[in-house]
Amino acid sequence: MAETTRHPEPRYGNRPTMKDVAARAGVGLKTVSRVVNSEPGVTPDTVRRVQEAIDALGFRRNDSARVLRKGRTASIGLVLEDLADPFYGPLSRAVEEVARAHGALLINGSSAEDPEREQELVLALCARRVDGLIVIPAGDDHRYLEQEIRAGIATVFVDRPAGRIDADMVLSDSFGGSRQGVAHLIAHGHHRIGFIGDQPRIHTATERLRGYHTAMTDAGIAVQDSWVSLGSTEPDRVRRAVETMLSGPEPVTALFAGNNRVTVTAVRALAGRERPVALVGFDDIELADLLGITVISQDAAAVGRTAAEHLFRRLDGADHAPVRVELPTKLIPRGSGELRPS
Amino acid sequence: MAETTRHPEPRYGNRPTMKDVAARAGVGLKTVSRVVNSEPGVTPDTVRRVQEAIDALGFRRNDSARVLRKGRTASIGLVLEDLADPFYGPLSRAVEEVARAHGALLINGSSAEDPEREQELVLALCARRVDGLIVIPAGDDHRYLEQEIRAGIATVFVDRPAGRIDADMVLSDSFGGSRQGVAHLIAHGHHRIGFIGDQPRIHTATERLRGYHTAMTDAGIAVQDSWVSLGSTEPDRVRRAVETMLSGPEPVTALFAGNNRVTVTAVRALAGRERPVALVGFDDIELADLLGITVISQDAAAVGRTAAEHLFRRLDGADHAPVRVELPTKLIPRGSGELRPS
DNA sequence: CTGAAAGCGCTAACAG
DNA sequence: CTGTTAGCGCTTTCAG
Repeated sequence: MAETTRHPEPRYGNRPTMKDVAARAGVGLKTVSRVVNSEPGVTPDTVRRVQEAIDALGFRRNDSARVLRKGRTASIGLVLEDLADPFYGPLSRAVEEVARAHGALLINGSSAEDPEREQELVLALCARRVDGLIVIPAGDDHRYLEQEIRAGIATVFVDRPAGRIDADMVLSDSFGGSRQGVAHLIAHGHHRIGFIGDQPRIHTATERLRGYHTAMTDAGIAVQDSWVSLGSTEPDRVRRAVETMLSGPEPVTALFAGNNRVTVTAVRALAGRERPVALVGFDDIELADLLGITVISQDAAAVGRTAAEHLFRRLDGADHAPVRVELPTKLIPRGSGELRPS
Repeated sequence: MAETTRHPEPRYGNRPTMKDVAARAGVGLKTVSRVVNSEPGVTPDTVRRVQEAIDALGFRRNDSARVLRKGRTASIGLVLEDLADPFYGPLSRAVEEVARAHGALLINGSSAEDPEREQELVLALCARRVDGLIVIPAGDDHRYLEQEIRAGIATVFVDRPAGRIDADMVLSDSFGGSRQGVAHLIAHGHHRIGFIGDQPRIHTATERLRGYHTAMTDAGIAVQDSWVSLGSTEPDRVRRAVETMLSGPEPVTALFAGNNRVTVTAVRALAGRERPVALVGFDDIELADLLGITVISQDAAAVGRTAAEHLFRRLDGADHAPVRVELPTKLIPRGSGELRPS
């Protein structure tokens, strides 16, 4: 009578396990584990025999099982807006390098600026028990993370503050940078200065707008509503905003662009004009030097590195109160911000 | 006598498990599992009770355990050169979107163009049992992956072919694109055309060089050694190459830049010159339109998407022979490539 | 120096 | 509809 063989799905395509290696090498399971993990206390000869079995079988340790047992995944998660954005690529890379130095892998996810997607991603990462999390928030309420953080997932917020919870943050000085950029335009003789920024629910957008208002007020300039436009960074929207501000009886003579995407579109929109319009953009852009675009630059790599270093300090046991780090920005004059009003 | 309580490391910061939820809800473990996974066959009332316990305890399923049991991680790995490079950001994002559509997470890793680091990363991903792998090779020998692929990790190579193993590949038409670009320069009257490319061990670099040679030969032009320079894409190196080619009694009148980084440096190096030098670059670049740079463009997002779709087709069971997909490139004339020799 | 036993948290398989 | 049992592949513990 044939025994009813239950034949469960072959796991991982029938990979050899430590048990298989042990059988082949004629040693105990734990000895294989020792060899695989380079633990001391194994005879060189035994090591060799085990190693041979490993090579012959093509064994590779299953980290899923290891993780289950050890409780650490040696991985961290990074949730950002869009990896295709030239600001986030370098940031992510910088995080990766720090993670690598700590023996951890990085799992990236793009929220596409959608709060629900942010949450979905973050919770998926929590379910995988990443050791830590770096989040560039899309939403403004992160209470859903409270339990996770309490349960031990270290979290650092980057670029924008966390919403309604107390946590570590690494930000750029959006307010100060914007204020400086606008003051720079004012110093070059401009009064009617337009501000085109990202959607008002994004913290950096409102901070940069605040910097604009402050600079204008400091100079005694009353801001007109038509000089300010917040909204999507879609080229069409930005282009229309530029055109609106440059038309009418009293057009602006200078523009402040609230982020890299706005700057790019603004440059394109201004390119065809006969009368030059001054421009300062927030965030540096590749080739901006050749185009002579004056910018407020923030160091994306430094932001990422700083955040990751904080995260690993937490993972290494630092348990001080949440910190808020603010990184400075830098004005880089290249011509477009030094044009005088025509 | 107090019982010796073994107190192992609190795992995951003492998170509740399904067992805890079951106890609290007064149901069996499996019922909790059913609720968590939205499996059918549970009374609405029971679902509610379990759900309450889940919320009260802040339970979140531990995917590590799930993975161990199910044998699928619902994650794929992507090993590329450098996430900070504007070519790879969009590529990675495109892969992520496809992965997301299939319910999988993406783990990124940068090889920094170092074959050892590539291998280290790939094997780390294999140890985590990613379901599939997309690799932009840094090295030229991927036999180390044979066992892994046989063991069931679907793998697609991108941008450059796999070395010494037979596997799926998605490439851009480097040869054809380069040939077209150089022919374009020839058609505009150039004969002395320089080629500056990446290191010769990189497949795309030699393919693009081959396109250059073919275009030159087709036009009956004998290429001089001094017109060709392969090597690091470091700005200093590229700048020196540009300057060498433009000096001497018979300077080149046009340059073909082998990739985006070379193009950027070439543009900078040419910017100060009084005599214009024609330029065509491989890869499109942000703002190249405004600078009037003629390029051979490849669609990074399409490359990533195509590769990811192939990968998931494999994961869904497709087991045809390895395929080699070649995506076309496109010449985008913007001025720099249409300059005539001075 | 080596190995047997227990168990990480979950899901598959089977009974009730 | 619900619960019990076994076990995924590894590390931990403890006994040789």
